Amino acid sequence: MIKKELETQLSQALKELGFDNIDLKLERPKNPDHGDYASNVSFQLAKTLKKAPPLIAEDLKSKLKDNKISEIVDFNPVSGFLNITLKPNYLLERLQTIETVPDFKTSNQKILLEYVSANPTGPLHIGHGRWAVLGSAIASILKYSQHTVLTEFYINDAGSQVNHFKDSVKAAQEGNPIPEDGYHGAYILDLAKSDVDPLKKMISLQKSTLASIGVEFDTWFFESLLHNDGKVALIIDWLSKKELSYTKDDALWFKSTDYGDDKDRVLIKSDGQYTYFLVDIAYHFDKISRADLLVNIWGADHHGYVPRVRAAVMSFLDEERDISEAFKVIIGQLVSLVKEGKPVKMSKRTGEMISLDEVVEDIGCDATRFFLLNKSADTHIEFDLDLAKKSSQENPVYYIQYAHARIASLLKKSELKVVPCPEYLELNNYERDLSLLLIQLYDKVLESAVKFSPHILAQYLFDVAKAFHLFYHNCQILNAEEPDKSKRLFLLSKTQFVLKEVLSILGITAPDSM
RNA sequence: GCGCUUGUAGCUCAGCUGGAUAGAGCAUCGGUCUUCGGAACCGAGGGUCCGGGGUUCGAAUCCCUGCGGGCGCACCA
Repeated sequence: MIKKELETQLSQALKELGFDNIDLKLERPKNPDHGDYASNVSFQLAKTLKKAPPLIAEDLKSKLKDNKISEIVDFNPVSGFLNITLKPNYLLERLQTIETVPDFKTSNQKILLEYVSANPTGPLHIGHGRWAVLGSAIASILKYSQHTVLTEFYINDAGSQVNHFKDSVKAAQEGNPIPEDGYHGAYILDLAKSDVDPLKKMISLQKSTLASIGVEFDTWFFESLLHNDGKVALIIDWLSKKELSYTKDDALWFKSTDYGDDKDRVLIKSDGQYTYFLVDIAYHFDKISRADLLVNIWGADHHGYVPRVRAAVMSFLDEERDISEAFKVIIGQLVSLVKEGKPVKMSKRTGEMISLDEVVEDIGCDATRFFLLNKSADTHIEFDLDLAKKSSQENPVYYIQYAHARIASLLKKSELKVVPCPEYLELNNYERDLSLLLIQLYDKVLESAVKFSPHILAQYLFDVAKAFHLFYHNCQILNAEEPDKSKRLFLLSKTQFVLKEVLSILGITAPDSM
């Protein structure tokens, strides 16, 4: 990871100059004229040295001239910032080893990522698609950065919704009207025609929808298991032994206020029925026994539910364990649908919706994934199917894939089996810009892993593709003279590697031709 | 009413734990077209970063406050 390496080297160099205890953070300046990286040490030192930052920066530059770090970078102070420019030999050196994945591992913590977990009472829609794609990409990023991740889909196959669903199918089979509180979508009629168990059928349909968009889970966890294994009964027992529950108004309550919730929550209703929450506690109890960190991806419509589940998880933990290191909820903003310029209210109950299958069929897996991964989870997406279909050709994913295909074609034409490392160490602006982006690969992976944000990688892909197209447009490759030719073929192969690697992390294909 | 979240170009969105002149794509207008893949490249116009305070060397970013979206406030799941 290039940034960390530079930070280490620079702070070591500063230490040798007697500047200890500096919180050194490099950043990428917006203006490329300011260099590849910038440091604000001079501002930090200004107070103690009682000197103006620009003077400090100049001073540092001359003092660092003889330091080892000057073998790989040049310093260029501008208005107080100590700007850093990487030397071409260092850029090429880093590129040569880019295919070696660095050591990301910081702990042996086991992560259990739960996402989608849609009710098995109807087909998945585009909203589920967002969580599915997001979750699978996050899992992939975490795995790539050497975390131990288990992905899980929780199937609510035991609640009252499932009964309504079954009743609806049954009613349709018997030719009766579908109950008021049942499900009214057309898919109910399809299920009624089949003699397969509708619940099983629905689950397998969801599975295949997810597979069509490149989403798979390590485990499918059935809620009914918690009931049948007596795990719900166990949790009731456990809570009461820990004095975390009490009876009031004929109901059993959980003292969630002890752990920061607004109010206590009901576990068993006065009619003796379990609440969804109780079963969910049992589920999380089970999960925490299998992992160190639980990560859930939920839509913004469930955010109000977070404090009580967090309270439950907190009650499981030893005093000294920090809840934020054991339980995390990624809240994603909802996807709203627009059709013919008008908002569409989606409801599984009424059956009014656009299915994920429909979207994937129209737009394709790669384009759908990229569309959903391109944006940070906390932006509200407005999805216009007509527009998406129309503009799918202009989806940036094709721009990226095109770059990959172009490279594949060029490398094929070059008829070189192994592209050699160049000894020629000058880089023009196009080559340099591209190289600088490429060596940031693992910084970007790390950043997206830490923030659970695949969109950082999607954005990065676009930047790489853009730098490549620019490079391609301005530099002859196959027709170039040596040693430019070798150097550029080398750049080409490294670009291809980066594109392929990141596309694959995001679950998008990297075609050799298109 | 209370809570969470969001407000950046005409539209869709980036902008990292504060940094230097706020960026992309699309759309619009204009150019490159005997090219190693034109699904490409170049240029132009377009901004009160929702308003107002505060913190400081420095704020789109942090704090407070007002306004506007979205969502949530069950002995539903």
